[in-house]
This record gives sequence, C-alpha cells and structure tokens, in this order.
Amino acid sequence: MLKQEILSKNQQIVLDYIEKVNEPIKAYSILHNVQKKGIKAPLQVYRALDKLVEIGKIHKIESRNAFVACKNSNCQISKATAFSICESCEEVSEISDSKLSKYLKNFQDKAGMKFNKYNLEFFGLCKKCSIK
Amino acid sequence: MLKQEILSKNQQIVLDYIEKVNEPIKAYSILHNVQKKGIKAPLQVYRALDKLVEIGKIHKIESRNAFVACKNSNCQISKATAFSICESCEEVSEISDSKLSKYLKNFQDKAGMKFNKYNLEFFGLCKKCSIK
DNA sequence: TACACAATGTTATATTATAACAATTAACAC
DNA sequence: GTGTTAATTGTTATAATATAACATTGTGTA
Ligand SMILES: [Zn+2]
Ligand SMILES: [Zn+2]
Ligand SMILES: [Zn+2]
Ligand SMILES: [Zn+2]
Repeated sequence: MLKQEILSKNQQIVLDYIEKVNEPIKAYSILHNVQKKGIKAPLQVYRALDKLVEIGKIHKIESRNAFVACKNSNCQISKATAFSICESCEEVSEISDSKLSKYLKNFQDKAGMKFNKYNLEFFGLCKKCSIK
Repeated sequence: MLKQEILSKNQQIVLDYIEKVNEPIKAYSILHNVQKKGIKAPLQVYRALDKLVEIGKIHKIESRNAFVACKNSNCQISKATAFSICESCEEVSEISDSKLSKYLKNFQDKAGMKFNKYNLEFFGLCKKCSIK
C-alpha cells in the first residue's frame, strides 16, 4: 500500500485540533477538547496519535510527553526530527536546518550501528524569555 | 555549595543498582529491586533519580522512560547527551564522540535561541540484530 | 545552640498509556 | 456483488509512570 494520504475520521479530528492549537499538547488535553466531536476514550486519541506520528503529520516531544504538528513540509516521515524547547515558557519549535540534518543522517557511531531515525531536543531560553 | 559529591543513602542505593544492571531500567523496576534495601515507595526512587540525573550520574532515555548509568566520565552534568538505541533488542549505548558534541554545542538555531542543553537519540539496529 | 536546607518517610492521587475483545467499515481480488 | 482481509472504531478496565502534600529527620555551618 502507498503511504496513507486519506485520514480516518478520528485521525482527522485529532490532527485538526493539534494543528489548530499550534503548540505542544498532551494526549488527555486533546481528549478533553475533542469530546464534542465524539471521541470519548483515551485509546481513540492514542490510536490516532500513533498513526499521525507514523506518517509524519505530527511529532512527539519525548521530554514533554506532548505532540506537535509537523511544520516541516519535507518531513513526511518522522525519521529525522529536531526541536528547540524553551525551559521557561515551554515554547517548542521544530528545527529545519539542512546542514544539521545532513550531519546527523550521516553520523556513524563507533559501534557500527545502522541508524534509521533520530530525535534531537535542544533546551534553553527563547528570545522573549532571555530578556526577562 | 559545591557540586555534591557524597550521595545520600537512597541515592547511593539507586545508583548502585543502576550501575549494576548496566542497561536501561525503569523506575518501578528499580523500586522492586531495591525494596530489600529499605526503599518502599515510588517517590523515594523518583527523588533519587532526579538528583542522580541532575548531577550527571545517570541519564534518562526519554523515548523509553528508562534510566542508565553515565558511561562518559567527562559528562558530569547531563547537558549534552547522545544515545544509540536498538529498536530490536533495546540495547542502549551512550555515544561519546567529541566531534558530534562539539558540533551540537556550537549549533545556532535561526530563531536565536540560547541553548544550554541537548539530548539526542539515534534509533536503528545494533550489529547483532542486523545479522538476524 | 540555632538556623537553613537537604533528605526521608508515608499516604494518596494525578498523569500517561495499553490490554482485551467485540463490532464496524474500507480496500481489494475474484 | 461476494468473500476475504486489514484497518478502524467503540468500550471497559487496568497498567505504568510520575507527582502532591505534609510531617519528620538528618546535616552542615554560623
Ligand atoms: Zn516535522
Ligand atoms: Zn520562552
Ligand atoms: Zn553521560
Ligand atoms: Zn539489537
């Protein structure tokens, strides 16, 4: 089968909401906010999230147990992700830097492991929070 | 106060166990295994883990919610961590590559964020699992 | 001693995520 | 269309991960 292009009902509901809020959001927060659309149980959210992550529509911010919509149009599969995270205001941005991604894709570890995916999270202070 | 060098009782118990098992281990698994040492509640484990992470004795593998002892002697504070993770056998190794760490420490994102920490997780197949 | 702070002990609870199973719907070959 | 398969959904219950709140004890230091 080709990469899925048409989303199922629940997948679309969850994706629509994540894209609308435009910031990292947690699974149970999604649940509360889509209950009016008919989604009632955590599993319905988690199943949609799993699929959306798999096809690269969203990413999981591992250190925060939160999900964000992909902002990187050429990132159709979540195999090479990088984020900046402000430890003060919790703002998260997806980093799109071709030199960085090239460097990491080509990285060879000494143990000879074959990598097919990476996730990188930078932490610090965003511009706004630096001033304060 | 200077960087803590002497660990408290619970911190030492938890660290000893993590160093002994020598692979990523989860908080509740630690709890079960140190109960004979007198640690009874999750919170006692989590508090020790928090401190051990803070001082760089252990690291959290975010994608696995698991903890490993630091193998990188010059990594006294968990500010720059990189791991390789086998998606088949779940073996985890801490990557110690000065070029990589230099590259990431110097990385400047376009939004002008000031980074003070990063965590990188590579996923793939270890040598053993590649053969199968 | 007195103070501040770190660590402990304990109970309860919050948060995040999955198991198990039945029912329904979509995709596709014939 | 029929049958077959896989994907998706619905539902209840439960597992796994993590923190809140509060009282107490230990430790370093002025
Ligand atoms: Zn992306
Ligand atoms: Zn900020
Ligand atoms: Zn380390
Ligand atoms: Zn392996």
